[in-house]
Amino acid sequence: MRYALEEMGAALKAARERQGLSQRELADAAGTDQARISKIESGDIDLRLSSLVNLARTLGLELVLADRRHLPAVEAILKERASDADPGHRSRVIRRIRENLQNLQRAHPDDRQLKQAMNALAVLNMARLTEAELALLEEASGQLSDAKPEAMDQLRPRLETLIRLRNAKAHGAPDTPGQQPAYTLDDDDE
Amino acid sequence: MRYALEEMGAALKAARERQGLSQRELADAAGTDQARISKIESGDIDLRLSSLVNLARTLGLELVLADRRHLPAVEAILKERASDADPGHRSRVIRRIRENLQNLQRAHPDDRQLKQAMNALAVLNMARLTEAELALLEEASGQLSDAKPEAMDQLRPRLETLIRLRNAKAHGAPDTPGQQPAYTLDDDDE
DNA sequence: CATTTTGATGTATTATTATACATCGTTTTG
DNA sequence: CAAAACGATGTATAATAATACATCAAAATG
Repeated sequence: MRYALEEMGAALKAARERQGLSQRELADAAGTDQARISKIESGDIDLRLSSLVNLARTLGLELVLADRRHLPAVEAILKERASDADPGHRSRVIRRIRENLQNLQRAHPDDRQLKQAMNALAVLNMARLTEAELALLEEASGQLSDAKPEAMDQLRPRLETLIRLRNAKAHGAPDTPGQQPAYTLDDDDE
Repeated sequence: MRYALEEMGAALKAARERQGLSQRELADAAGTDQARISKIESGDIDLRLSSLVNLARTLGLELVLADRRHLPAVEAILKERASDADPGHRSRVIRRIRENLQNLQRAHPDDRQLKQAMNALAVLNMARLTEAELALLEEASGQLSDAKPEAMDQLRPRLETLIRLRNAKAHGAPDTPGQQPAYTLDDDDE
């Protein structure tokens, strides 16, 4: 089990150094002594959960229990620190597009392509979107947002984008069947 | 520090129950005994990091140290995906159904409901499915699998299941009888 | 160069987990 | 209803973290 201890120790050490703290400073803040921090960081000590949580929190960290299947996603977020993968973001983009489309529909209630685009949007709303796909949607949204209902013909390429994306996702790739997390933390121990 | 222990215990308990394991089974798998699992789950024990990691891993979980600033994003992902079915499993189920439907289509190339069901499947293939929804699909699959193309009428309820599930997911509400769906895929895709 | 800071290592005592069993009351199941 | 499974609780002993100090070599600082 030594491996896990060393990993955790290294992570704590990295966090401490990122904040420019010395072992002594951290020890004082966490209510322990420098010797202990040193041993923990090198994996010499198999500390207790309460100690770990306490130490992590003084470093502004939290312990999260994540399903191994979702680990790549979690790590992606932590690395990128930008919330491009933020699900809330996607919702907002889609909601904004929907409002634009509804607006257009009031001026063109019988436009067939507009109806198609609405359908496409409903489907995309429940799909898994990659960042690239979301970016595509955002671009479309930007050009729809300041659209005048009279300029409908200039907007058609945007509507086509929505429909094409929907079709691509629905029929195209069968959704990455063997998408297993390549993550293997363990060259197992003991 | 009691709070952190209870939280962790509750999380471990939830994970164990999600997998349908008893305390004894988990104990055996993790190399300890049932009494200990009970104490850990209730937060009675301030276990050591190595024990925690070992236990978590036998449950398919990993311990992640996350910056508190990114915690909301991380938790959003984990929560959003908590109910997701295993992607590999899902794509197997869907593939099997697709094969069944294609088989039926050879005997009934012009059946409209069959076409609708194919469309529904395509949409479901890119949707996030919960375990419960996947179970529904599996049941449908079972009844389709040994279907004779001649007994088409007996299969219609299964096709309806697919279509209803697609509609339910597309606009959140279970479809009410006689109501016109907000959109229909079949009229706009080539 | 002398001083301070930093991180690693060691020691002794105390508190608590780890381990292995033993019950025991409550569901679940046959 | 009877048996089995389940989860909670308790009790020993051995192992080890928690705590508090004490050095000490190397790097950083003046």
